[in-house]
Amino acid sequence: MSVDLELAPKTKRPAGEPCCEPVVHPDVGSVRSERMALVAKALGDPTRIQLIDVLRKNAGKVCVCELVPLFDLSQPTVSHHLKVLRDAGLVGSERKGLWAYYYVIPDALEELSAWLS
Amino acid sequence: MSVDLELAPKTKRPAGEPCCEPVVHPDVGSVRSERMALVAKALGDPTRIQLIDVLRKNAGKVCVCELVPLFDLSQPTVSHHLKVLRDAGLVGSERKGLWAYYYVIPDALEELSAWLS
DNA sequence: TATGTAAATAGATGAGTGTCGATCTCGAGC
DNA sequence: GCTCGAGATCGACACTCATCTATTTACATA
Repeated sequence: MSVDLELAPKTKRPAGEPCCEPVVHPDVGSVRSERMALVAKALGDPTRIQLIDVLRKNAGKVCVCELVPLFDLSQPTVSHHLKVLRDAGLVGSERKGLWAYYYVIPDALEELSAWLS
Repeated sequence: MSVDLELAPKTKRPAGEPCCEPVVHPDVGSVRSERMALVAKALGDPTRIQLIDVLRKNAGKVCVCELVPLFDLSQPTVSHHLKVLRDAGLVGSERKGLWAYYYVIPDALEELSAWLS
């Protein structure tokens, strides 16, 4: 096994100039990017965007029984979407007797909005 | 087949009060919610969040050959993520000889940020 | 023209997602 | 206790997605 004795520059730039300025490295694997991606992924469905919309426009807490008929989806499916939003910290829920009420947690939305700007 | 002659109220509220105030309906199936979801979905991956981060921190256009070694991913995979971002209108690209340069399109990010706030 | 290289595309694969019907949970009222 | 109903969970299914290796495309240089 021979060893490369010569450390000759293998850089063979087609043009004389380099392709670009050295880049600023990202915080690879950072907690922040993971968090932003998680929030964005939770918002990456039209139904969930609309759920957030309704919950925001109705300032208080909204009953699930009012949310379900707004969509052309089964009750379990709406329940699933609400769970995704809750797991991402975008909405909160509260049970009162038979009914469950959901509400937006503005901080989480604000967090992503801030990163985008 | 008999018909329900009596329109007696079937509402059997456990408590006397209704579960909640009538909700404001969402613009169901609106173009806007579709668009917001599409953008959010494109951002719903840590690698793509970091790509946006790098492209933003490097004000100009960044060569793909500089982007690839930043991640612990194969070149085709990084290329795929860039394509997803481009298809969503979040970044643009330009070829110069052998190299391809990508840059952020701020308007698209701003659009989602505005919706969130 | 032949060679080397940057980036995109193709194809495969395992994991994840949206949706449904069916079932379970648990509180309310008889 | 028994029944009813709101909402959550389960299990299944088709579809999408992130990733890889292999290949193709397009350009630059010799």
